[in-house]
Amino acid sequence: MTAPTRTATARERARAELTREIKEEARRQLVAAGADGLSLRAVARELGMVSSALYRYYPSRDDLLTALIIDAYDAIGEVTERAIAAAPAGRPRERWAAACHAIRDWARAHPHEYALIYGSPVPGYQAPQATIAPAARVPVALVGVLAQAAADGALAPASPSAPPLDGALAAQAAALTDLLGLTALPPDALVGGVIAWTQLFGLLSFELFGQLVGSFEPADALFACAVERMADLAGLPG
Amino acid sequence: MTAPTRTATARERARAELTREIKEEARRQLVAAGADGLSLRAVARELGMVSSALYRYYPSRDDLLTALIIDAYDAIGEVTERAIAAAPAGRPRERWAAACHAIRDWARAHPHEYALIYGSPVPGYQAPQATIAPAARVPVALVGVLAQAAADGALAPASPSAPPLDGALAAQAAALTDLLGLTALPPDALVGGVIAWTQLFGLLSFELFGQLVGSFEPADALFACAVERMADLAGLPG
DNA sequence: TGTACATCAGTGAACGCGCGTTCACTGATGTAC
DNA sequence: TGTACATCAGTGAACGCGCGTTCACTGATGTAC
Repeated sequence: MTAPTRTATARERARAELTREIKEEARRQLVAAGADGLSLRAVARELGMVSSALYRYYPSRDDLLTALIIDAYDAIGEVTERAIAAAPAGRPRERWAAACHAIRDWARAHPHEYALIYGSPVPGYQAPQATIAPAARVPVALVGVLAQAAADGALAPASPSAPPLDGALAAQAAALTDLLGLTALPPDALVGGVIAWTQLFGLLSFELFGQLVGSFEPADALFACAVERMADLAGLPG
Repeated sequence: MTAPTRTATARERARAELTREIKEEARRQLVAAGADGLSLRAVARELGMVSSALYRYYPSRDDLLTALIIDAYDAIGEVTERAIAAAPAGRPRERWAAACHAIRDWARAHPHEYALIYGSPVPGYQAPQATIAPAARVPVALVGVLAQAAADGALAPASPSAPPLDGALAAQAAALTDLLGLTALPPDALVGGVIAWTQLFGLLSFELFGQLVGSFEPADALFACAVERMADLAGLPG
């Protein structure tokens, strides 16, 4: 910060690398014991350091946990954004489906990181402000697909038989479209997208947390079917 | 078991009561520390016993956890069944909505028990067979509403524009309707119900685990709206 | 280029804590004659 | 009804373990003159 143009010293490079390695080892340990079981001493042991040395890199266990949480949100957010960008712009339904499948693929490949961010909150851990923006990437990307479709005139209008939005809900939706600058997106379409978003993660959590064992496992077919129904629900034309 | 008609001795009554009290105290401690933090020693302390005494009642910590899990599944299952039974039989959509709202009410009143059963799995804990039946009560009750509607001819037929079910999915659905004896329920209606079930808990988990903070919190209006959309999705006529 | 000093990474010992589970035991409750 | 014995609940000490965090320290890396 004090001299941003200067090339990094050996010490600075070593510090950056170890900071990353600690995080990676911690991520590996999530698999074995979950967020609650993440132990600074175990991380240090695995890295061949003494546990107190970690305090040069992370001021406390919670800060390390926060770094993992932010990374996980960023990873799933990036995967989502990429999937959307890779699908044809003029076909919002395909973009939607691509995003959903990319999210599922990431979640199945990283179930413990998924549980870290979408599972039960870690008791005693208070998520700091810094997690909010990364956490928003997925839903923002998803409703972005709807907003683009709306701007292109490719979004199905609200069913005339559907009742108008409840007042409180309309206000929340309007506040959110304002905040995100999605002026083209009607409030009821946003609500449809948000409900589809909760649907997506509900199914994913059930799959990963074992609620479908013995009924719809493997869940590939159920997921594919749900993605289509979600697209309908969100107003994306077939 | 050996003499079921005989009236319980004082020792037996004391045992039954303490077994219950231990469970209740453990339930109370879930609030403070979550499933991972549940400590036999803390439970014993609170009950004025020595920790080794608990082993007369539960063979291990995991068994106590299992008892809590079963109780939680049974509680939310019973609440669901009651809500359905209390709503008019001829109005499946009302029954559905009543069940959803009862589930939400229970979850909001017992967030830690909710997290215990629908949150991330406790690392190292393997749910025994005995949890399966209680876990099934909610989904069975929900699809029961659909099955009754189907038997009454009150279920919307599958949209003609909707593609037929994928083969694997149809097989899973048929196996499940067989298993549950719901012969009147078409496979695609079951799938719709299951997807609605995942939707319901997805929204609930997001609400309880803090994903809606800053956007759709309080979530009452969003939830009510989602319940209606789920009923549509499940084929229940308005 | 060489030296004196400041910065920082990593060490090792310690503090104070909590945990699940086992085991030999005491003393009360229940049972069979 | 009374006694002898078996069952069982609860005790207290112990085993062996792990944890997050602090602190005074050594020795290496970097900086300024």
